[in-house]
Amino acid sequence: MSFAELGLSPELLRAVTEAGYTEPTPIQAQAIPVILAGKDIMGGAQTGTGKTAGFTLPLLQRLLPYASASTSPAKHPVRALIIAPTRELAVQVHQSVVTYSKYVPLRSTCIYGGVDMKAQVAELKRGIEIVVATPGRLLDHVEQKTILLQNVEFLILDEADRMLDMGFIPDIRRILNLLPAQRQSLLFSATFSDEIKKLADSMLRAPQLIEVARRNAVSENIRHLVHPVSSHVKRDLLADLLNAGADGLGQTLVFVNTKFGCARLALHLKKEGISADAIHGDKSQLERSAALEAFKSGAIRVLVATDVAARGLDVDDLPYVVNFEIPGTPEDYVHRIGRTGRAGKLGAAVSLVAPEENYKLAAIEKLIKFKIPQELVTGYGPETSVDDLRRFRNTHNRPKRQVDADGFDFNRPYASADELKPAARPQSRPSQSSRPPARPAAKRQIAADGFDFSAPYASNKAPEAPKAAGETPTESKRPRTTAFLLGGARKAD
DNA sequence: AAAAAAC
Repeated sequence: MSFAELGLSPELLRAVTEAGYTEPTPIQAQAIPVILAGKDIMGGAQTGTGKTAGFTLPLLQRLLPYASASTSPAKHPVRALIIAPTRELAVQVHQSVVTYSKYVPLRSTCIYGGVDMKAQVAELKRGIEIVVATPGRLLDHVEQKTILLQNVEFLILDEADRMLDMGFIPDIRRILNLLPAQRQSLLFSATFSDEIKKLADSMLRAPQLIEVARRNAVSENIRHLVHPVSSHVKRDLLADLLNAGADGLGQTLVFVNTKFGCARLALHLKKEGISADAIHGDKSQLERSAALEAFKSGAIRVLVATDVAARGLDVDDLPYVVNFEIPGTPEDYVHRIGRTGRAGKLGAAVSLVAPEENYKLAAIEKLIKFKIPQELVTGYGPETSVDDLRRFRNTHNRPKRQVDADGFDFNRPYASADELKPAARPQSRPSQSSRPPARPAAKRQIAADGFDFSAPYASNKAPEAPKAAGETPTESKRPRTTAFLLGGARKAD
């Protein structure tokens, strides 16, 4: 299957080729013909599957027949409206539109809040066929009469479940009321709750359901790991993992649950000498854009983020996502870690789990339908206090990762992404009673890619039943940082 | 529970 076979025009194919793509992804192969046929779509796809190009390309193709090279603004009414839940996402979708519309006479712009309206008004005055927008600012323009939606032929709602969460539905309904009934509508959502279905019913006509992966499925290219750690020493553990050089984490997106915690953690990491910045909704749009750009370009290694960055954001080949705090809903876990392991690349999702967060971890494992392997990092444990850590640091040098006595090579790279797949569904956690008291080296099964799924958890207690306070945490005899997740193929900067 | 989104 090639893009040409999907019936895209030469101008679009040229842009696709220049962007470096040859074959459509499964969702693209499924969605593009349906959209070209003029049907409404209710689409579900796991993150990083090429969904954006999957609707951008056929949208451009559908707009082409009446595209006008005229410079008269009157010849360029708004014909397509794409709505996204965050400003950064809107910018990203717009970049995709710009990329693929390079050789066709269609104009596009992106409108969102937090920035001056004047430039957006001037853009809209030029005459723009494709508008990518966040809901609030779009309605602002509607009220100012700087945008007319009466000629809209195509409506696309991206990350619709996110819009539900964020209480956008009244805004969305207002926007829907401004659009012609005669139009093609596409709705994309990672989850299909009853509420989403209700929205879909009112917005779509005889929609075709396109679902590429199991609902709430996580990419098989992502390695998951949990470090049980007390909340008191989490930030030290994170700094250690980030500072471990080639043994530690490389470019990393760190998620926290609050805006305040986000700013505070970024500041702490900077004090530890780590190039980091924060992105959250209380920052100015200028700061948000600057932080994201710096992270995408590699100018900074670590971006600490709230869930503003949890969905849809595409950082090219991002190797690591860390959950510094466990998100309140298990769906958010799926979205957060979906920032890595995209476009066929490998990624690792590392979660720092305090005992009081174990119930959230359990909910996540129930949703993703497998248990996440756990590793205790030497010196850190679910009951470790700041004093414990200080004592530990006074008596130990940070241990270096190395090949184990029994031949476990932490640095061995994966032979291929395929090798990862059977291993991506780890064995269930051994029960407390059957857990051996010590590490049973003889019984260990080491995957071809060097990942040991049969290793017991480093803690002597089940994560659900943390140790009594004051007990010294059990040290893993196999201290290691998390670079092994990516087989040493990745290097810290 | 917090996050996001308009001024």
